[in-house]
Amino acid sequence: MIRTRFAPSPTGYLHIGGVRTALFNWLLARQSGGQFILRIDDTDAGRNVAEALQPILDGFKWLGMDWDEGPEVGGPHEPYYQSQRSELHQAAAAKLLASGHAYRDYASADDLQALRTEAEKKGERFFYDRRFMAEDDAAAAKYEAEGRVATIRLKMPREGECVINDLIRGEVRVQWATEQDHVIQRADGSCIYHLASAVDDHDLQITHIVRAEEHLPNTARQIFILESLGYELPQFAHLPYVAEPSGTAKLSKRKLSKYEKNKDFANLLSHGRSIAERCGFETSADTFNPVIVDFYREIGFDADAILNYLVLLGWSLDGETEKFTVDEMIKHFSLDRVNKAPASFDPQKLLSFQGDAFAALSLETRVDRCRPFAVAAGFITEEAAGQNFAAIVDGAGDRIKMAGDILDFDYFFKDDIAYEEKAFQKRINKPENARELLVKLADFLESDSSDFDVDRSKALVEEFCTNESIELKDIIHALRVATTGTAAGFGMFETLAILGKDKVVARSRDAAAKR
RNA sequence: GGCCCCUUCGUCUAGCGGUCUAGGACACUGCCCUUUCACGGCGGCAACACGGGUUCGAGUCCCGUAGGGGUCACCA
Repeated sequence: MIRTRFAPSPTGYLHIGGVRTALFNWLLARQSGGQFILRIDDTDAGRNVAEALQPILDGFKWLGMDWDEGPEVGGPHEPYYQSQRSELHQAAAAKLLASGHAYRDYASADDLQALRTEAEKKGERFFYDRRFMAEDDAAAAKYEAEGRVATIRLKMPREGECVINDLIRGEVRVQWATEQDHVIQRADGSCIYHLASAVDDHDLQITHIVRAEEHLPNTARQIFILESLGYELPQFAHLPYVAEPSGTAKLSKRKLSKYEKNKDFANLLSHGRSIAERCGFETSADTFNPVIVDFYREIGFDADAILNYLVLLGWSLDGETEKFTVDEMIKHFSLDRVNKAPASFDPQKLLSFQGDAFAALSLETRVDRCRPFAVAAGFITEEAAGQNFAAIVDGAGDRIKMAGDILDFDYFFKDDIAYEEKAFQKRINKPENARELLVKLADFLESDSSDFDVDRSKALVEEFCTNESIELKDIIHALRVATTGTAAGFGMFETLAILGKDKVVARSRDAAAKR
């Protein structure tokens, strides 16, 4: 039985790269009927763990990645908060100490700092020389009499090599002698991540540790811990990290200002911001940006589109197939087709996937997705969203790439429309007879008493053109600007029918009167 | 700097010694469709980092070089 885990620390947000790592873990578990565990690595976290965890859990729920054990659902290996497992970690540290794989060390922070400075001065790299190691109780007592407090350090082998069998990278060899005697237990008795993580992974019976490659350099150390404790080794798979847009460095939440210089990233962000602002959502938070998964949820992305895009960041089925449902991902995913090189995050491709995913949804679903945005923007009320609203979503078709794009069609909902300056100049001001035609058309439409639907509005405008000896294009552009305020939109007659004759007539006259 | 990892179009990738004058997708772009925009259709531009081997034959295997990146805490 495959058991995988994702172990976030409660930071208050879900990073897009983290989602990719979690996705691969989740896929691996789901495809084999295995289990996916969420463990919270809050060893060093501050007080508001619950608060900082919630956005992460919400993110998982939204994305549809369910966990078999962890927060909220519990499980047979409780607790799933690392901070609550400290007894286990301390017992492991004691065991390592007893077996001689670790030692008590009495170097103070100042001592260490001095040693580092010294090494630096000589142009050497710092390598702890066990100077304050207590070989036995007598030595320990002596140090303690001086008021020193012990940390516990790993006693790493000084010869030989560690061979990591990585499912993605193959054999990775590391000389033991290059490994430091890492601290595993602090002077205050609490344990360090490497120890805690290794112990917890074993205790939770994790079979496959799938994580980002920044953990690769730590792996030898963890293998040493696991082996010294007599534990069986899990399988390791180190994923390439997700790189920044048009770059090769690791994608980081801290380098936003740099990414904003990337045109595509900046466009996505400002597009999202404009949707959120019109809905009255908070956009100043530093979590409102395309590196954080919340951003996408807030502006109406599809969870499946994000998953589809992310699964292709470092993995492929065959180089041809790109669109996967979640079930297909589960069926086809495999670690041996994961790439070794980092994949850079491409906002444009994500957007393209999202557009396709949204277009594939039924009209009913698209209406349901768009409605909350129109409500939040004050365009409609929950109750009033009837036929007309569905017709707008339908008419807009694939012009809506994400649910929040419904806000682009604000002219259907507002009483006063704003004219785009350029469009107004070109289609109403510049043509000599545009105003005259608009007024005439308004009169003509008004004189007709039949139902004003798509077909009827088309027939009427065409008849008008015949009467005036003009072509459709001679009036339609002016009519569009007059009725919508913009030069671009969907089918003119669908637009007119949704607006209704009264508004079309009134807006035509308004536009003609405006200077 | 030490250790480790990586290297095919701008980007995501296919390629597991001959079928590669290197395929697909996004982006860009030309034409067509068209009441605008979007969609769609048909084209186009564009890559094996470099140098040595091995081999009849190398994008594919080996070794170097260069470049990029990760990591080096009593953080996770």
